[in-house]
Amino acid sequence: MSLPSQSYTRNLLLGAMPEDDFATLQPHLVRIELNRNDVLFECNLPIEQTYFLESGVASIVSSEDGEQIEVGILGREGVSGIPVLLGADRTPHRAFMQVGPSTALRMEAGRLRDAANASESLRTILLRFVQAFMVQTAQTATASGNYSLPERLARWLLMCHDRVDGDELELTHDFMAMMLAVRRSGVTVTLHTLEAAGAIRAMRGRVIVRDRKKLLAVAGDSYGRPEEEYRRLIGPFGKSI
Amino acid sequence: MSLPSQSYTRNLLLGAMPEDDFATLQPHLVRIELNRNDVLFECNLPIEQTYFLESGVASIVSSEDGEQIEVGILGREGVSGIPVLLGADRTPHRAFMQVGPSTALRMEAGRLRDAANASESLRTILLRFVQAFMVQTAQTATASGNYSLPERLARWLLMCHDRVDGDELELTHDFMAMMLAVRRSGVTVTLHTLEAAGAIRAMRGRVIVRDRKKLLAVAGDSYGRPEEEYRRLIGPFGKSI
DNA sequence: TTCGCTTTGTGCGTTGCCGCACCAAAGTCG
DNA sequence: CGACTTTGGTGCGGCAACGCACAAAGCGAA
Repeated sequence: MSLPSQSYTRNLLLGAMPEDDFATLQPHLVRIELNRNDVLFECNLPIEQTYFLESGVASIVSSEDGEQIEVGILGREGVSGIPVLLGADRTPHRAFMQVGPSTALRMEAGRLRDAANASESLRTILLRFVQAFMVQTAQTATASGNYSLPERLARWLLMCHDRVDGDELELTHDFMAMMLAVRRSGVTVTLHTLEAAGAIRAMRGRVIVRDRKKLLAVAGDSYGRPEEEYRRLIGPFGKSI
Repeated sequence: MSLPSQSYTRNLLLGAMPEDDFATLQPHLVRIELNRNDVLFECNLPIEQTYFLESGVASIVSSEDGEQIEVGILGREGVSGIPVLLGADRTPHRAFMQVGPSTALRMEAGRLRDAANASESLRTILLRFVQAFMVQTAQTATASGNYSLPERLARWLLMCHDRVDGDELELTHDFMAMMLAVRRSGVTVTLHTLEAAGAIRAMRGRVIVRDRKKLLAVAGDSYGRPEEEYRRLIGPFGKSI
């Protein structure tokens, strides 16, 4: 695999940091391929590696006696392994890839932590990402309490849409149900209404976003705040239309 | 007001940090009194001050068109103004005191940020607190999705109980309902069942914890993970029995 | 004491989602 | 090509919480 250069990486965080900082990280970055269900870090085990995603979407989940519920979603706007940046070597959550083949720049957790400690500017941008991610998690908390299935599903689809190229999301109803902690058949029914509204096209194992504006209308205020925070703190993100 | 010394402050974070770091902060700390509904920071406005609580409990809420829903709770185990530590000067949340008179050590946000940047050891402990708080927020997200009222209310009472002296919580049903984003009368009924079980004693504007073990039993796995994380990363916290 | 405000107690019809179960369709593999 | 697995479609009874409404009780002020 080629050595990644700042202008060529599609990771937004790497792209947004000062040249010097990227130069520090660059020798330690290895471009790798990730597949569906690949684990980025495991619940309560030492986080050895961090991943700057260049494509694809990861889910950070909290596992509740067998079941796992999503507390955050991560794509090329950030880096996995936030606990490492916060001085913890592990966390009671796990992270795994939710879609098929994608690429990422991998870096040893210890090296990233050291680099962040050594450079204030690097630290700043990484911690700003942490802030944006915290807002996302907080929004997930309020969404589960205040909005019902249609809003939450629309929100979730929008968050995935923001993080992929094109409009196709490879997702099964079952998976969405697990992430939202609802019943699978509830997802099926709600997807139908979204499809009837012309917002999406649902096919076996696949959801195609046809009208993002309509999805936004359904999601209402459940969507948008974390995305706004990211743009304010770091830079452009997500799909415009 | 007297100048606070490390051995005298009841803030756990200040107590847990290296002497040198406390010495750096100490000249900038002012001991103040906080009253119910005092605002620690306002939604989307610059965070000027940070507060190391010594008693009392604050709620960090996300306001959703008039309504506000709790995304986190803070007591003497931490410091308010996490976004400042993460390089943001504001955040789409607000924080206010949920109980009556309590004391805190106040510090200008900029000074705390500078001190954290200057000392790696100080930064480490502060960011570890951020990690623990993130886990709490994540837990709030999963709790709203996976547990019903009795569990969530028990969890919430336990979290307050951890942060006050004694067993009395000054809380109205209305307030709890708002924090949990449920109906007020739902809280009333659920408190009755907790009272019938002997877990609490409910009075006008007041809840007294009578049997913490029973509360723990009701809360089940919805309670405990963030508290465990705090103990692992920083030190003792909460009530033992 | 009386008034007025806050807080709590209680009931009732409605709703959103659950739990479960079963079948159909679409892919997979021998 | 046929058997199996995965995924999606649909229905039904049940329950937790909702929205709403109103009365009762606590408490301070006049």
